[in-house]
Amino acid sequence: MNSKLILYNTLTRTKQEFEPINPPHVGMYVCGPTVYGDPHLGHARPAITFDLLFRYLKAEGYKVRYVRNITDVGHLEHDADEGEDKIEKKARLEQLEPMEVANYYTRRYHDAMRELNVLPPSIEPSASGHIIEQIEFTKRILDAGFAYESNGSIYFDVEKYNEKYHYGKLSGRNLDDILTNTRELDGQEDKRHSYDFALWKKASPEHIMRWPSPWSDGFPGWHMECSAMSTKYLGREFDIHGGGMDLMFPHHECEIAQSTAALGHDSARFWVHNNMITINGKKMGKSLGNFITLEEVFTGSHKLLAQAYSPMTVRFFILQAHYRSTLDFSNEALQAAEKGLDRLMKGIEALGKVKPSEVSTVKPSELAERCEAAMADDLNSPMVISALFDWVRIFNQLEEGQQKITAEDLESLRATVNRWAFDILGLRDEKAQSSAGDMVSPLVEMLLDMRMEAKAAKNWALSDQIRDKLTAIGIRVKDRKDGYDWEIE
RNA sequence: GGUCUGAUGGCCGAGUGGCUAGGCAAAGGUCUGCAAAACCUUGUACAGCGGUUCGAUUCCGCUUCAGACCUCCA
Repeated sequence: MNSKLILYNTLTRTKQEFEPINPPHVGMYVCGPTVYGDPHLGHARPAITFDLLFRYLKAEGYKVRYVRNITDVGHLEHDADEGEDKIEKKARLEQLEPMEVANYYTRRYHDAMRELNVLPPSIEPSASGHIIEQIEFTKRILDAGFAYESNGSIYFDVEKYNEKYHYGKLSGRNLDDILTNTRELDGQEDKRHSYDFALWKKASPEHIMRWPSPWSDGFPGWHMECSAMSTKYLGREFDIHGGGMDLMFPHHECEIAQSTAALGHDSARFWVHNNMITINGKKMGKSLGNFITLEEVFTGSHKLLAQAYSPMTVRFFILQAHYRSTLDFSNEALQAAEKGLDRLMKGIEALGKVKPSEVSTVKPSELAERCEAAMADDLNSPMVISALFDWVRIFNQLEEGQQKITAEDLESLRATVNRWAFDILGLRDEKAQSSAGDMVSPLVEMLLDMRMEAKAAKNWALSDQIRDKLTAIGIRVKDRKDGYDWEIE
C-alpha cells in the first residue's frame, strides 16, 4: 500500500482516491457472464480489467474478497422470445437440462479464463444457488414499501423510490427522460409504469425453470441476483462494484435502486466500468452477429481472423489500451500486439542472462516508480507497458554489456519486472514453456556446434545450409560474439 | 428523438496548457563472412472553425463525423 490509488468512479464521474471501508480488506463485486453461450472476445475485457485490479490490490497488500457471479437463470428475453428464460430456451433447443447447459458453458468460460491467465475470483456464486436470498431481498424491498405485487409477480415501484432517492443517479438520467424514452412492450400490463422492473416474475405454465415463493411459482427478476449476492458475501456496504459499461443502464441502475430500497443506503462505494471491444468500430454483440468467441481467436477459426492469436496476445492487446477506452479489434492491431509482447518477453529473457558488475549505470527504482505511478492513476496499464518497453532497451544493453549493473540492483530490477509484468499485468511467457526441455535442445545444439566448426573453417556454404534448414523448420539462430543463441518460432 | 462518450502521425494506442508515451510498420546507420537479433538515428500527429491565453493538441463554444446506452448484452 505504498501509493494512493485513484479510481474513476462512474457515480461521481470523477477520479477519486480509493480508500477501503475496512482496510486492509477490500470487497469487490463484478458482474460475470450469462452462461448460455461460448465466451467471446467481449467477455475478455471485463475479466482482464478486473483481474488487473484484483492483482494490483493484492500486490499492494490488500486482502481482497473478489466476488464474480455466474448468471444461470433469470434474464428474460423480450418480444422475440416472449419472456422465455434464456437458459431455458437454449435447453429446449438442444434437448438438454437447463443446468446441463449452464454448467457446460460455465466450464467453457473457466477454461477460457485460465488460458487468459485470469485468476479465479474468491467467490463465484450462481444465481440459481441463491434463490432464497433473492426472495428474502425482495421481501425487504416490499417491507420498505418500494415494491408491489401484481398477479403473482413483484415489481419495483420506481416512482415511489424516486420520491425519496434518485433513480438514475448512476446513468445520469432522470425519470422524465426514462418515461418518454422507454419502449412499451407486450406483456407489461401487470406493471404500473413501463419503467418499473420485475423483482420476482410468476412463471407461465410452460416455464420449467421455477421456484416456489410467497407470491407464485416463478423466478427472480433480471437485476436481483447481484443485489442479493453482493450483500450476502460483501455486506451492506462494500468498496468496488465493476462491470461492462453496457450494464450501467438499466442493470446497475436497478441494482442500486434495489439495494438502496432494501438497505436504506448506498451499498457500493466505487462503480467501475470497462469500455467495450469494437469490431470495425462497432460494438461486438449477439444482436449484430459479429462476435468472435475466444476459442475462435485462439485457433484462428473465424473468417475475420487472418491467423490464430494466443491467449497472451489477447491479454496484452487488451492491457495496451486503457480500460475506459473503446478498443477496436483488427488483425493489424493483434499482430502488432503479438510482436510487441514477443519483444517484451525476449527482453525479460535477456535480463535473466545479465551478469552483474561492480557499478550500476542504470537505476532500477526509476522503473518501479513509473509503473507504480501509472497504475495508481486509474489503472493506466498502457503507461506501465510503455515503461517496461523503455526498460527492455536497457535490458538488451545490459546483456550486450553496454550498460552495467550491480548484483544488488540486478536483483531488485528482476523483482520489479516480475512484479509488474507477471504478478500485476498477469502476463505469461508462452514460448518459454514450449521451447524448454525435451530432446530438441541437444539436437539443435549439436547442429549448431557443427555450424560453429564450419564457421571457424570459413565454410560459409555449410554454415548457411545448417542455419537455413533450421530456419525452415522454425528454429531461429542468432549468432553471438562468443557462440550462438536459438529459439523456436 | 433523448442521454452520454469520442475524433491523436501509415496502423494500434497513451498523455499533456509550454519540455509533445509506447508498440507495430517504414527509412538510414552500427555490428556481422552474409544474415537474424540487438543497439543508434529519423516522423513539424493531435477532425474543422472560432474564442480564452504570452502560449492550446490539451480549456470553452459551434460544425462535421463516429460510437455507446435508452431492449438481453461484457
